[in-house]
Order: sequence, then C-alpha cells, then structure tokens
Amino acid sequence: MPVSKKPNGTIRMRDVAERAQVSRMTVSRALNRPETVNEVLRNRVLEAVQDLGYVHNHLARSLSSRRSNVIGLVLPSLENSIFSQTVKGISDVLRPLGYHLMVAESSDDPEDEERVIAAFLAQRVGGLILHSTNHSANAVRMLKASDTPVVENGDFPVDPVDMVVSYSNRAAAKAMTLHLARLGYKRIVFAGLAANPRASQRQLGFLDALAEIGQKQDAKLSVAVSRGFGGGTEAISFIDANIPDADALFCAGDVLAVGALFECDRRGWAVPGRLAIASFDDLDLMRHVSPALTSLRLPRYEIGRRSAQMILDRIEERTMPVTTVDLGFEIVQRASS
Amino acid sequence: MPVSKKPNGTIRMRDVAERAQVSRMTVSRALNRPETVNEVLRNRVLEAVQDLGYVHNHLARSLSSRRSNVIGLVLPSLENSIFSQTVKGISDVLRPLGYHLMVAESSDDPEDEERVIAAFLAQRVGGLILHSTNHSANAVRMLKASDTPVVENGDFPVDPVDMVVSYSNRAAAKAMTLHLARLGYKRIVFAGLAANPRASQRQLGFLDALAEIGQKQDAKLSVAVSRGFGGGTEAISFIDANIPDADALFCAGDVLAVGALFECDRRGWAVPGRLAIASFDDLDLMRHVSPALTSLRLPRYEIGRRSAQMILDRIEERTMPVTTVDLGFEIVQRASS
DNA sequence: TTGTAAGCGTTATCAA
DNA sequence: TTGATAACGCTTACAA
Repeated sequence: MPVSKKPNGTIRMRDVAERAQVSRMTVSRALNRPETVNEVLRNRVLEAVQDLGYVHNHLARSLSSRRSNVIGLVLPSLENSIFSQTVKGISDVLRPLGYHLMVAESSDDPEDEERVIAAFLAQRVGGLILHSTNHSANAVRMLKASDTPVVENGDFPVDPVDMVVSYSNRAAAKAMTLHLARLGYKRIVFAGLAANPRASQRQLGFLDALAEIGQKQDAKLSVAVSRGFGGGTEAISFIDANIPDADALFCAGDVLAVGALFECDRRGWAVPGRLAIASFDDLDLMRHVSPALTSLRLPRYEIGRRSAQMILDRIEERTMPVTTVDLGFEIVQRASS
Repeated sequence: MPVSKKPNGTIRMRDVAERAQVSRMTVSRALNRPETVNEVLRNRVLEAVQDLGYVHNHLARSLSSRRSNVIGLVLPSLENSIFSQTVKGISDVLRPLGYHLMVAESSDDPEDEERVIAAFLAQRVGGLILHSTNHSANAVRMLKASDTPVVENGDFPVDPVDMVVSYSNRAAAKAMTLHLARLGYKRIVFAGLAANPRASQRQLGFLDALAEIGQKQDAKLSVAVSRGFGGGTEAISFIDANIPDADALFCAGDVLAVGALFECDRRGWAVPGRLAIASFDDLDLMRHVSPALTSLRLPRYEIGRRSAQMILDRIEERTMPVTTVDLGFEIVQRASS
C-alpha cells in the first residue's frame, strides 16, 4: 500500500474518514471506543490512520468532550530526587488507563505555584496533584471554581482544597525524636530548612516529643539552615558553637543529614559516638554513606498511586471518594544512631 | 463590587464580554494583546475577568489559533537531579515570554519515549525538547510529519531529527581520559552503565584516548555496571578481581563514582593513592564527598537556555536558526585524582 | 479601535 | 451499528 503524505497542512479526522470511506464519527469511535465499531470498518479506519500518519488532536477532543486525559503534577522542585518515586506511582496508575502526566515546578513559592496552577487550569487538565499544602488565596479560589479534582500531598493541610494523600510531618518528626530519646540520647538538636512549611511542621513534632518526655522545650535546640549539603555543615558548626553537649542531631531533610555526616567526618567526630545523626527522608544515598543513616521512610510511591487513583475515581465518577488518606511512615534504624 | 459566581457551568469569554459590555473579540484582544485595546475598555474587561474569576481556555485558543504556548520536555528519568539545571535554563527563557514547560519521562526506553512524544504531539505542543538521541523510527516519522520544532540534547546524533544542542559525550570522555593520563596514571579502567547509549559513546571516547596515547585498546579495561551506587561497588570489585594493577577509575556516571568512592572507603583503599577516581557529571555531591571528586562539568543550564531559545526562534519565525550547537564541557580537577 | 462572521478539529446527541 | 448536525470556546480575517 503506497503511503502518500500530504505535502502541507495537518491530517485531520476528516481525511481519515474520506480515505476509509466512513463518516467522521466512525473514525472518532474507532479511535476512542473501538469495541463499538464493526470490525471491518474499524480495521479500515485504523489502516487509514496508519497510511496517513494521522495524530489525534486532543485539543479539539478535549474542547468538544469537556474532559481531558492529562493530569498535572506540581512539584516544589525537580532538583530533589525524593519525588521520583511519587512520579512513578502516579504514572503506573495513569498510563494503563490512557492518561498522561505533566509535571511542572513551583520552586516552593506560592506565587510561582499560582502561575503554574493557572497554566494547568487554562489547559483544562483533568486533575491536579499538588505536592504542597500552602497556596495563594487566588490559587485556591481558581482551583475551587474550576471544579477540577485536586489532591494535596506534602502534609495535612488545615483547610484542604479538596482531597489529601499524605503522611504527617509533625507526627513523623515526633516519632523520630522519641525514637532517639528511647535510644538514650539526652540532648537532641533539630535542624531544618528556613522558611519551609514542611520543615516548620517537623520542628513542631520535635517540640511535641520533647514535651512528651518531659524535657523543657528549649528554642535553642532548633536551628534553621540553608538548603543543600552546606546546611548540614552549618548545623554541625551551630552545635559546636552553641550546644557542645548535644549528643544527637535530627535533620529534617535528607541532604542536610548527609552534609552533617560529611562535616563530622572532616572534624573527626565519631558518628554516633560523639554525635548521632538521623534524617527525615530515606534516599538511596542514606544506605550507602558510612555509617549508614537512620532515617524516616515515607510512602512516596504509594502517595503517588493513591493520589492518581483518587483523581481518576473522581473523574470517572466511580465513587465519591474518601477525601483524606494518611499513609503513615516508618523509622529505619541504622548505624548512625 | 459584589462578586457573583456562576453556580454551575464554567465562565466563558462570552460571559466576560457581556459583563464588560463589549464584544468577545475585545475581550480576546484585551487578554492577548492588551496594547491594541483602548484603556477604558481594557480595564472594564480586566475587571470583569476578576469579578467572574474567568480562566482563559487555552485549549480553545490553541485550536483556533493553531499555536500553543506549551513546550514539552522529555527526560530519560526524573530520578536524576542532573537535569534540574536544564529545566531551570528552559524555564528561565520560557516564562518571561508566556510559554509553559511540561515535563514527561521516557525511562530511556524508545517505546516509552514514543508514547510520550505521541501524547505531546496529540496535545499539539508548540515545541519539543528531547534529552535523548535515539528514538523509535515511528517517533521520528511522527515528529517530522508534525512540523513541530524539535531540539535533541543528550549527545550529537548521527541523523538529527531537527535542531541539536549538546556537548559530545565521546569528546568529553576522551578528554578526561587524557587528563588522567597526563596526571601520570598508567592503567585506567572505564566503568559505564550497560545498555545506555550515552555510556557507549563515553566508552568510545575512552578508547579514543587510549589509542591516542599509544596504549593498546584492551577491552578488558571497560566494565558495564548497574545503575545507582551499587554500580560503583561493582566497578571496584571488578578491578579487585581482574585488574589489580589499575591505578585510576573513570566512571561514566556521577552516582557510580560516588558509589566507587564509598566502596574504596570500606576496603580501606586510599583515593587517589591506591586508586584515583574521576566522574562524568559534576553534581553538587562531588564537591562534598571526601576526597572531592574530579569530574566533567557539563553546561546543563546553558543547554536548557539555548534549546528553549532555538525553539522559540523557530516558533516566532525570527530566524532560520543554526541547527546544531556544541556547548562543550570542562574538566574539574579535584583531590580524587 | 471595535465588531461580525466563519472557522479551528473534534465529540454529543439524536435519528436512521 | 452508523451518520448528520450542532455545539465546544476561542481566534482569524475582514468590515465598519
């Protein structure tokens, strides 16, 4: 069968219909719900699609059908590999059902996030997954007005936009702090990123734990540091200068903990002899440094799966789903504590 | 001004037009090219947009105008943070001009990539950036037929689809190998990921260098390892078992090199005393491990910038741009070699 | 500078 | 099971 390519202009459904000698609707049906079309015609259509190299126009389809097979995901940052499991969880649910994932970045800034959300809504995505729980008022208004299914991920918001799938940063941080206390550490220091809403919740959890074990909530036991490995260095310097009797450091961030470990190495501080270290997220790296780092394992993959599932349930009106899911966390005890 | 929200149904441009007492076209113009509309009317329109909470429908806009402000980016994986700089470079160019970036993942598998490309084309994106240079025949056909501007990134393809912005994996690997040779290392081992097209090019560069310094191209000096830190461990085991007299290891992957370094640490091998290590990509981590790792710095950010710029130039028909840009690379010598 | 009319390429709806 | 027709919400092209 000779393949004749149209020299200019895109191939439209109408062209396929002509070639297959059927109506446009038959082509549309053969593409969207093949089982509703007679086999003979269906094959004729599919052949014409091949011959012409036709690419379905989802713009027109979505406009006309008022539904979209694109789901948007807004991540604080693409720098951090902690989200890759979540992305995988989402994709694994979406792909078999013919949906597609598009990712954008908010830089953890509500204004940037608003822009990104606006773009997704303008694109009329079928659903939105936000790995963040504090949004600009405007963003919330747009989301609610749009009637788009939304799942929030990074924590449990006080006032959810719609659905939520997460673990509790506060509860997790509290649990890890209690774990360290149980191991016998007496003077635990908390280090978190400055101006990060999730880090703040983690600090609250840290304070909760101190209260529970009857230790006075000394504000001096918390330090805000910068992003990246350097933040870990800062944490160690802080301890050296201000809390020399500290015997454990709980870093509310994976990279921070590794940075701290490197700095201890440089200073010749034994870990955990001189200082125990625990971290908040169980990156692959945590297992490989030495000593391996004690850390909190979060259900990143499952968060992705459930989020995607809940969005799809809503889109396909299967259920009026539960709106908040707590997926918990797990403490992984290793050599560093 | 009381804000009355439509109880059901989305707000359309027509609703805004009614409220502002102008035609739809005036609304359209006020939104797309504000300078072409009288200030009074423009403000009336913008106010109506606010009051109603109108969100522009880009689906309809793109369908009608036959252009899109969405640019697609296909990455081999989101796990690896090496691409974050590229994403930033692209965003920095796109955002000020009102374009948006959507990211999808190919898993370095041509079939997955084809699916993702098909989805982007169906979505009628304005341009596509592919961080990969080997695509399925079908994908190439679709891309060419679509007339969408395309930039390929990860290497220099033998037969480019369209535009290319990259560095040469082969040249970079050759340069690093020569650098190690110049430092006096006599028996250099190369470790790369199995079944990775970029790793293969890097191996060719390694062999080029051996040839140039008159060393015989011993196939036994190359080893294919698995992804992740474990790959580095495998490389060291390989050396221990097969090339005990090796004095340098060149890892064609950032994480690999760190894994190798950790393994040396475990075995008590001095780096670079017993074995020098060099790596292919200059992640932040490279500076922070000890000893800090010698590595190749690649122009990741600039690759993003140029790619985006070339796409936009093509879209806005500013130029018939150069189609291939070589952005080079840089060797960063540190303590590990 | 503003408005009118005719698409953009698909699908919902209803009829055959 | 298939087809005709009228949207979907916007912009292009042209007229006023």
